[in-house]
Amino acid sequence: MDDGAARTRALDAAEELFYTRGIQAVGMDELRDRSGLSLRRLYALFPGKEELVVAVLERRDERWRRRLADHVAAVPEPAERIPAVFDWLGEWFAEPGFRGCAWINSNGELGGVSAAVAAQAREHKRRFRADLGRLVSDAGLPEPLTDELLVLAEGAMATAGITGSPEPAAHARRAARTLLAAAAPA
Amino acid sequence: MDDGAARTRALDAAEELFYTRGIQAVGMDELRDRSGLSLRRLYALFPGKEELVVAVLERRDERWRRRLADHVAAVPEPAERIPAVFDWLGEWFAEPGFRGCAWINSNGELGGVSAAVAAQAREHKRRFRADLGRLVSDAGLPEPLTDELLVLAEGAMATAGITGSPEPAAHARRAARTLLAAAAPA
DNA sequence: TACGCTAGAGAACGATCGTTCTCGGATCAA
DNA sequence: TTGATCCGAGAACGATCGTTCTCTAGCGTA
Repeated sequence: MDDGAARTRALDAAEELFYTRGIQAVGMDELRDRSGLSLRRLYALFPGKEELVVAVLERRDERWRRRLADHVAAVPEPAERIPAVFDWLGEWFAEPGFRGCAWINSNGELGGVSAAVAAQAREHKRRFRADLGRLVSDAGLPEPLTDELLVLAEGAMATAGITGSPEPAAHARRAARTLLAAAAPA
Repeated sequence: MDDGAARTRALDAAEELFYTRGIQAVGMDELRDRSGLSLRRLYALFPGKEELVVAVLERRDERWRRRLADHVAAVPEPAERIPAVFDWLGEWFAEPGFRGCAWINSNGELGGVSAAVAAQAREHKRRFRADLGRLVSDAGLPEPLTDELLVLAEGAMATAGITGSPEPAAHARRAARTLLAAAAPA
């Protein structure tokens, strides 16, 4: 198996286990068993567990934002893409195994002791905010709306992550519609 | 020292260390050093670390919601108490050592492996939602507004916890004002 | 066939975890 | 004073952590 495939298997195993149970609750031995890679191989691919965590978050960021971008891109009307963000969140929340936002969780667990994890969380949220900003600007809406929508989306993720219910997405969506209507009255 | 005082010292030490660095990053030895209590005493007061964690969250819940309640109670006009919630959040975010919402963080770290911690997080958010609901109802506003405000507040906490900036409170407050205006137009 | 290199399996390392045990000094009643 | 009880100090326990090392089987090349 070449390094690319091995790396994918390592990241797949780590992402699922870290997300489900938390990072510190998963040992390198379990990562070895789940990935089918030897510890020697794992440490050849990643210098240490922290680098593996960062790589997992980095790859997840690309996938997560691409999934969102694909979903909203299917909506033709630019202004309707913003409620579509919250529809997508609701679908995600309802998936089996959903346990909140991986960056909120990772930052909560390790943000106080790992500068690399904290930086990864900040970077992901910065990118997500930029994605939202593009939607706002494409819809011809005022730029300050971006931060209000960001807070709604983050609140939906945080609340759904704790309650386990997908409803916060609908609440955030309803609030977003009100904000949109106030920003660009019909 | 009687059990009440010892318990307070244990909870004080645990709350500060857990909040600053995360729960699993703090060992019982460090809790002993910081609290000045012997391990024997700590284990006499709490059967295990998990019960100590739950007790910390429970006491923090009372203090946190009381601080919020005291702040908003000082605002005479009921409708103005809702923006005051976000003012208070902003003050909290700006405090030195702020590192996000303790329940979001704890749930992110241990929600997947500790049912007791996950339950404590759900309970805290349920109580916070009830507090918001009272403010909404006292202001004569429609009840569904409660969940929208909850999402805004949670989003402000999650975002501030990651970015380290107090600004999300202002963004949430601005959005809340728009929602209030839409719910009860002047 | 002999050799050098790679990498898997998994033992081993030192550190640290949560928890319990041992020891000895302090306290207090009789 | 004696004896019983309490409890702090901290060693010790078994488990597990992240990481490294040893051993060996398999491989391609001469």
